[in-house]
Amino acid sequence: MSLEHAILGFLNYEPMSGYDVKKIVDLSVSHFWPAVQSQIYKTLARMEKEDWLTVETISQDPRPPRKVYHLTDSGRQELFRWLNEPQPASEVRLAWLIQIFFGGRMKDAQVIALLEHQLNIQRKKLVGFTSIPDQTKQDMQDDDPRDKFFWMLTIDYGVSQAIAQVKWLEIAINTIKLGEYHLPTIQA
Amino acid sequence: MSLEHAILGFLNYEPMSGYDVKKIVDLSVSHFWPAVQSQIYKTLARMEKEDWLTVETISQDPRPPRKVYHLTDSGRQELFRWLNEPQPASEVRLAWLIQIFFGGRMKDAQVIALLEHQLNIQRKKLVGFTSIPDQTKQDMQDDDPRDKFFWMLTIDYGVSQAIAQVKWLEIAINTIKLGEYHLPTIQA
DNA sequence: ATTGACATGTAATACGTTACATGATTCC
DNA sequence: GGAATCATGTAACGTATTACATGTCAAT
Repeated sequence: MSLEHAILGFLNYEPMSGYDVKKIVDLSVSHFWPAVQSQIYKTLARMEKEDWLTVETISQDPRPPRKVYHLTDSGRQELFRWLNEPQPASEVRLAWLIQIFFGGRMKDAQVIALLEHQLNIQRKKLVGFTSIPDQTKQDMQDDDPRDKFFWMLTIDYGVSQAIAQVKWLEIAINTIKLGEYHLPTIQA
Repeated sequence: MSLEHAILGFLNYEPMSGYDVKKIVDLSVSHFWPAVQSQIYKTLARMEKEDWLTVETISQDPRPPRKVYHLTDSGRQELFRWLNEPQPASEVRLAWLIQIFFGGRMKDAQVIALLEHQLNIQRKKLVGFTSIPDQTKQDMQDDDPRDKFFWMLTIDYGVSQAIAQVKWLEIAINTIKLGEYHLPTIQA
């Protein structure tokens, strides 16, 4: 149910259309909570029924009318209720790690190819992360510095996880290449 | 669709019932691909229809009969086809990080409470990881050492991600406590 | 001339969770 | 006496994805 709450958070900044929500989600939280367009529109409709939002329809022929959503008191209350509620550990689903798990039934070269593919992905992700703040500086100059701090904190989280993953992948690849089928002592 | 492929992988070790699959999933891959019982039974039924599996029903009154699933040639082919197919980056969904993202609208103490909650979770997870290999040594003494190596590799992955997360959380908490609303230079 | 931004949505499908349902046996 | 293990499944619900559907305007 967290897309709902992310949307509440954004509408707490300012009223927006579904189109606007999609843009800000992509720019900010998509690296830890992606959402496709159809999902956002459906969720907004549901949230309106729950009376967390009201709609202001602005016609602008010949385009489809902008439906600008506003947070209601009840919506704002729900947002802060949720922000106070500690969340359980997030579940992850790592298909590529299932492949590695069954690496014993593959040739070394094949497992290494899979690991190197993930290594590329993570390295590209790191490049992507460092380019977000530049974009942001232009779009968000007039934003609350406290809001911006927490935004940057979430990016830093992504960076640190990606770095840890790159290191693990490099060690895994080298261990397999050396034919050392035991792991170095587990540590940071 | 990766639960299917995990199941193919386990049945490639040896034929098993749904009950057995649930046990081995919980013991081995659940930290990066959790699955509830009902999902496993449903998936096995679907896989049988796709002719990836055949069932051998062993009655054992008065208990429900054991339905032992065997991999077919087509199922084994699908397993190895999939193992050769590099996977895209795994999507993650981190509800707690959405909360942190909107930390600008909370009091420092509240954000810190949320971060400390995640810190506890990660520390407990680390303890859990180090206890898996002990269990395993008893259950899996007669297993292929190569299979075991890749199993341990996936545990090591979980450990390294958890350690990185603990470090990030500690830094985040301290940064906020100090009232320093800028981040230390991003690095490992 | 084509791409991208603007702006809305529906339909079909897949995947997953929670709760419900049954019932014997063994261990503490 | 109560919990855990063994062993199967169904039903209702929630969430998310992919593909489809429509159409203008501005910029390169």
